[in-house]
Amino acid sequence: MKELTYLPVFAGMTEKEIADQMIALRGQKTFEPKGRVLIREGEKTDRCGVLLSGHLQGQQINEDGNLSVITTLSPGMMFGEILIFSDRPAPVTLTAVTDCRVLWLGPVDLSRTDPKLIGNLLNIIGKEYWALHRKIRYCSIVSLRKRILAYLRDREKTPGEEFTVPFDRNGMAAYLNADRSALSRELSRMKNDGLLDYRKNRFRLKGL
Amino acid sequence: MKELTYLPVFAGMTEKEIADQMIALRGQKTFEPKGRVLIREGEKTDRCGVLLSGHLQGQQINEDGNLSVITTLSPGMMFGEILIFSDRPAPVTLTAVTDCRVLWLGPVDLSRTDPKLIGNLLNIIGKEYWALHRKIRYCSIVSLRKRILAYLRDREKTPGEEFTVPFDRNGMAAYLNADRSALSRELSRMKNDGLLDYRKNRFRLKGL
DNA sequence: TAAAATCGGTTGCCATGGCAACGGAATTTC
DNA sequence: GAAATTCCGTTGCCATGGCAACCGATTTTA
Repeated sequence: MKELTYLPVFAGMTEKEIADQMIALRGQKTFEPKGRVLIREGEKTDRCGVLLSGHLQGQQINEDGNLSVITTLSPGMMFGEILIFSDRPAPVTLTAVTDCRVLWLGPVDLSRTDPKLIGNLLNIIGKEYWALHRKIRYCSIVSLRKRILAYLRDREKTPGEEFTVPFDRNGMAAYLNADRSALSRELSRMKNDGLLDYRKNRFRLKGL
Repeated sequence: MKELTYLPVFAGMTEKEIADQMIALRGQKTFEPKGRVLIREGEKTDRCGVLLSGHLQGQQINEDGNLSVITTLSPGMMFGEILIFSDRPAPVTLTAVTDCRVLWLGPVDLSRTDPKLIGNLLNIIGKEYWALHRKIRYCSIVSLRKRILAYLRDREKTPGEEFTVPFDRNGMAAYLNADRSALSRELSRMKNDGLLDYRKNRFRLKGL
């Protein structure tokens, strides 16, 4: 129960308040093995979830059959929290890329929900909204090199320091809407041009 | 005041309830001339708005200097409703493409806001979220022709019938992340191949 | 520990589509 | 109603990057 205190959904709430909401929202922890699909694109759901441990990925498959990775979720993050308030089906398929533990919440009755929790939800929704816009911004950059740079610059916490990306090459390519080999090629060119260094998913941007 | 009754934000609310909320949320109608920027990318705001008449467009400019159109807003639609609950700055610049009338709302105090209105807001947010995902799906289609088709198919209400797109060519190209001339070229090719017919922003998809 | 599968880099080929430039039609402005 | 501006189609050029195919390294499975 203690671990819930640190979740963004419950931010600013006392243990008692959390416990109450856990009952009101029918909180339920589950184990989800690697590869399991938590939400399938096109399906409706009245529950949302909080990722307690492990990693999830939100994916779309377009008519080309191409996979596009929309988001990666790490512990503490939520999913489905927007869906449950609208009658729309899920826009992405959510898959466990590792074994996960998940806290499910819902259905939600707004008038019986703590305003603090609603505020937290709205905050989280705002974050996710931002993440989508960021992805769209990357999409709209035609030059692959610039696209990669825009993405890496956003990931870089402090200039010049090493950082990681939450993807393997395949995932990174899918997220940036690029071909994996093209991404590899461009990355080595960039390394060659002295723009950056990397090994696996660790990167460091160099100089101006 | 009557016109407010039909706004999605106030759906399911009585005139009395609406009037109350107009006060609580400091509702205020303004006129915004064509070209005016209502929200600028990167700025924070504590107000959101409802478009009463006219047209708005949400745009991003990426480091290439390329313009990308994220959304078009038509009367009844909202903007900024996600921002006001998070501390994040606006991800897009919102511009009036025609003269507009706008109803501004906010700042919003959640605990003093009608749950019905909150429900409506969440519903609207869900819609917008979907619109973003749709745009992302288009982005992820590499072939321009398929991208155009995916978009047009989504716009088509009933198969075989004529429909419009809410853009001029420039806007459509920006929305689909394509070059205007490339879009024109591909459209005429498609017309030539018997896939569709169009004149200006009126389209009709043909055959299978 | 062997076999299988995944992962990442490399390379050649070449179609796609960005870019620039032009021109005519339509719309707006004064 | 003339001038200016916007809008849209067309075309040539050619760099970018998708695609396929291959290989070695690393990781997973049995």
